[in-house]
Amino acid sequence: MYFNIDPKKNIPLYEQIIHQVKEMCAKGILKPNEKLPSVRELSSQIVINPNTVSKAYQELERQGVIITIRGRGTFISEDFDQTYDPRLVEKLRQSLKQVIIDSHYAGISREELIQWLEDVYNEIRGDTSES
Amino acid sequence: MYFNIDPKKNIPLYEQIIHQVKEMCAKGILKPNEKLPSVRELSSQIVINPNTVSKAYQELERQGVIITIRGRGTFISEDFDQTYDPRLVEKLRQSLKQVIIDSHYAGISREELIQWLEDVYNEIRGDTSES
Amino acid sequence: MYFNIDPKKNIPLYEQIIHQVKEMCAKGILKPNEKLPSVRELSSQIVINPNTVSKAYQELERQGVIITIRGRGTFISEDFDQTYDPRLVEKLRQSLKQVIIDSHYAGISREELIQWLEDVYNEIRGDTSES
Amino acid sequence: MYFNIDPKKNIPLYEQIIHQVKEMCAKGILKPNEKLPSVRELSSQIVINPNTVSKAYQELERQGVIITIRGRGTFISEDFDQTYDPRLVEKLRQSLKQVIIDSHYAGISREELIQWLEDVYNEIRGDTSES
DNA sequence: GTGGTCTAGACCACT
DNA sequence: GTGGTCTAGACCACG
Repeated sequence: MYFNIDPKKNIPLYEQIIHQVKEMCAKGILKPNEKLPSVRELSSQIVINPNTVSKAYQELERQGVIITIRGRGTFISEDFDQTYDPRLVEKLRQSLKQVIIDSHYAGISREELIQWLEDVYNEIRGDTSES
Repeated sequence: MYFNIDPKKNIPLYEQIIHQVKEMCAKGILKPNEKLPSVRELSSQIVINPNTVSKAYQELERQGVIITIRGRGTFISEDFDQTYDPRLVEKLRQSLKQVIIDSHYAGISREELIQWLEDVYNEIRGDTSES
Repeated sequence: MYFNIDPKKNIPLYEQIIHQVKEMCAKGILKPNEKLPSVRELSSQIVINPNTVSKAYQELERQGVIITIRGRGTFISEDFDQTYDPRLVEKLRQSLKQVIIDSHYAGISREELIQWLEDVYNEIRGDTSES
Repeated sequence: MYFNIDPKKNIPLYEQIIHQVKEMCAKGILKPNEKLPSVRELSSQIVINPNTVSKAYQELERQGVIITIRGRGTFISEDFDQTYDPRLVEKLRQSLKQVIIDSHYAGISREELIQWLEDVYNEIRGDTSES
């Protein structure tokens, strides 16, 4: 399990961690009940302040992606428990629209974008299969 | 030409303006060479600090979406001049991936997401009568 | 609007702030759209680190109690938007049960407890009336 | 006598034990002078660190709920000896207030809350046949 | 060992 | 001016 954190990006460090954990879960690289590195471990591994890792973990727990057990560490959740928050859905719709429009301006065709989308879903589905 | 700016959203005001101008251009609501309201006009119209509007216009000009002619005002550009910046493309790919993963967690299906994508493209294509 | 924060209590400082803001909202001491003190203001007022206040405000925003507008400050939300989270409801049920049992052991009668409950609701209702 | 301990909950394990013992006593499932399992028995039964069970028992003894007789084991106390500690009472009042306010925000009505309260008291009274 | 809280102080983006 | 992020370093509760 390797993290690729880049402090030079505009996106906050703790969000980069959140994104990568969610991505690894979706792709099946991280399985349910699997243990994540401890806050201190990860923070020294990616050379970052422990508080920043902690913040990422807390947000991930709030989203239901991971659970932390006192004194034992943090683990990938077993259940997703999607609550279908309408505000979140609308937010995602807007985000998608913006990506599409910006892609349009960047000269990326509709077909190319759909290909990207398929690529992502193939990665998600390919490894999540319960073999 | 109506702007729908919401200071309550997390996205910065100046970005909201940028997004909406680009969206209106893509949809054909704003045509090439069309005049945009002046900074002062727009800032009083949407009750916002003029500096914020100015910042949005500057960024739009930098992106080549609009051009400012001193003493005459700002106008929609005629040509896009897409330079296919590989860094931008990669950034967009990452953004799309993130939206997909977050949607996945929000319980939105692949089909639903593709439908959203089609919806956006239909709006873009339907109104840009310059084919 | 006065805060009564006690570092000697076991309950974390940021939670004390959360509780008091919610209480003041429920009682109508804080009205919708009212501005809260800025992070720096409040932190110096109650002699606490700004980060701690910030954490409280962020959690309050996450709960939908307040909203923060970039560069302008934080305000009481207009809408509650209760989503009736079943996990939260169960948690509250458990908390109530525990308070009751502990009260039972502390020699507090059922009638006394109901009286307390009524007292709280009277404060909530009395001032929330839309006069 | 079955314990239902969940390490995933935020509440510390030793407190969960305390709560459950007190609840079982209040409901009459555990009678005065009844013997509790030994620290080792209980810790292996619920798969937990013995120190955690020990800590729970110590706190229960401090509260006067159980008594330990060296060489014979731990037993439920006969008498409660409620000392009406004003600090504890105030603490419970605050806890109740907070549960009510949080319930208010969670969309739980006053009637519902009172119903929950009655439910708990019915369980407590129904089984304590020592009247 | 684990994570959670808090402080002090810095820098940045937005308005 | 506003809040948001990050660091460094401390202390505590839990298991």
